[in-house]
Amino acid sequence: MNPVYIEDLDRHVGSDVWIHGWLYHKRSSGKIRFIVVRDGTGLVQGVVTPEAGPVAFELADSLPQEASLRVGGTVRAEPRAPGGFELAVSRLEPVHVPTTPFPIGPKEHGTGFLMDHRHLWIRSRRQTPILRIRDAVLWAIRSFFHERGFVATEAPVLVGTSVEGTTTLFPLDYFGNPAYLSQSGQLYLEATCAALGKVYWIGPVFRAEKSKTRRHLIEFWMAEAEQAFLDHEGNLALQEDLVRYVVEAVAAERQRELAELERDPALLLREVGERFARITYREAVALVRDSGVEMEFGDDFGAPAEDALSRHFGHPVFVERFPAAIKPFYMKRDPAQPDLALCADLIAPEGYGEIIGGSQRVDTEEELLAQLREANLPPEPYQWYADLRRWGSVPHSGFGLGVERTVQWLTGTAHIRETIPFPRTLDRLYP
RNA sequence: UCCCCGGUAGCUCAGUUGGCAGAGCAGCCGGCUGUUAACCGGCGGGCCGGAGGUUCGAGUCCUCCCCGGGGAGCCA
Repeated sequence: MNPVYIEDLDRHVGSDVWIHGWLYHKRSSGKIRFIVVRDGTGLVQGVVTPEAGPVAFELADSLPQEASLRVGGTVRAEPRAPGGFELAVSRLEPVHVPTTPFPIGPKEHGTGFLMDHRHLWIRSRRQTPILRIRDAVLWAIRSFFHERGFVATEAPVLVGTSVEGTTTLFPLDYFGNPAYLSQSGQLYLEATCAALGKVYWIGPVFRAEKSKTRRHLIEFWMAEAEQAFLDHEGNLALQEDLVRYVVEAVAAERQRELAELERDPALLLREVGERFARITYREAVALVRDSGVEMEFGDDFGAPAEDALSRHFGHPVFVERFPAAIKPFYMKRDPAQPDLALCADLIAPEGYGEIIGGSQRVDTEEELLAQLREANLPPEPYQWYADLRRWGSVPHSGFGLGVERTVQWLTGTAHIRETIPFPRTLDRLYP
């Protein structure tokens, strides 16, 4: 008999079904025993009474946490059961019975302990909905771009040059030559967008920054897009459409998971319900200073400044036109004010920080070479990148969205390490 | 790299002016027919992160080191 998944139990009320899963938790009360089973799609309470037979009744008491099992019985609606449905168990078959106690109990644990057991922690009732929402975010990004005719393409992960700067690269040995793990696929997407028109990719990127905060990972996933003949204004519109699409998809498809995380989908929908705010860097600095956080024009936003911006608006806000001096070499200058870059960061609401960085790209070889010089970067490794400005250069723009930051916002998770199955952080490479 | 906090039972923690090493949970045994981190009774469980020092006596005070957590800078 094929098993039924717990998320589909509402369609099987009154039926006799099998569930294949793991024993999450159990409670015993003399002649009635409750087993909580998880199967990856959710949790369900099984009720075991002596009517299930002596073997099943005994197993309901003796099986330890995280025993794998097949359990059969009748589905019924039951208001006393968590989730509203329960299984009246008539059959219980162990698959594997652990002989040592599962390290992660139903009580509290410290972060260090949980991180040491991340491979087991992901089975817990707060972790599974976060990872399922992550899945929905990634799917929504893909379907958004697919619907708009973007071509999914790839950027290399092993690269010979830096995108963002040289201090934050992971060096490695490439058959005797220096190579690095990519910090961003952007430069390569600029090349493929000249071939395919509009492109995107979702992949891992690596920053060797000694960041030790709740919103940084050493290895994280970026969703990057690049479109030919797209200007700065069009770029912002595209980003706004993407973010709204993702939020609406998650709110619609992951209601149960959001509820398990006590995250209100109505709040998320309200946050993206109206047009995102747009302010210039200059306005943002003034706003930050008004809120009491010290900052000079020409500084990048620190965490307190970003928080102040984030909480000032009830929805995402674009901060446009940063001083070019604090932005990377590949951004096009604002023709009206050449000391500013045609760029924008998108700040998520509620203090979840920057989730997108994007810009119109420099599109003449002369400007590119000049800006490489200003950034003290050698032109040789960027020859191929300069070539894109030599043959059929077009105005083009793109952006990168931080997948984990987005998941963190949508799930309301305090620390970014819980938004990816195996986070890589400053002092942690295990498991 | 800098600042702050912590390391005591498998886990989460308490430990008084320096004076016999404690609790809850987990585990094991027993009880209970509607539990929701069930509850009730019982049992076992310790290199107090490491090294040195002060002291009659150190989990407790001092020095150094190791490890973890939180935050800053930088960024998505």
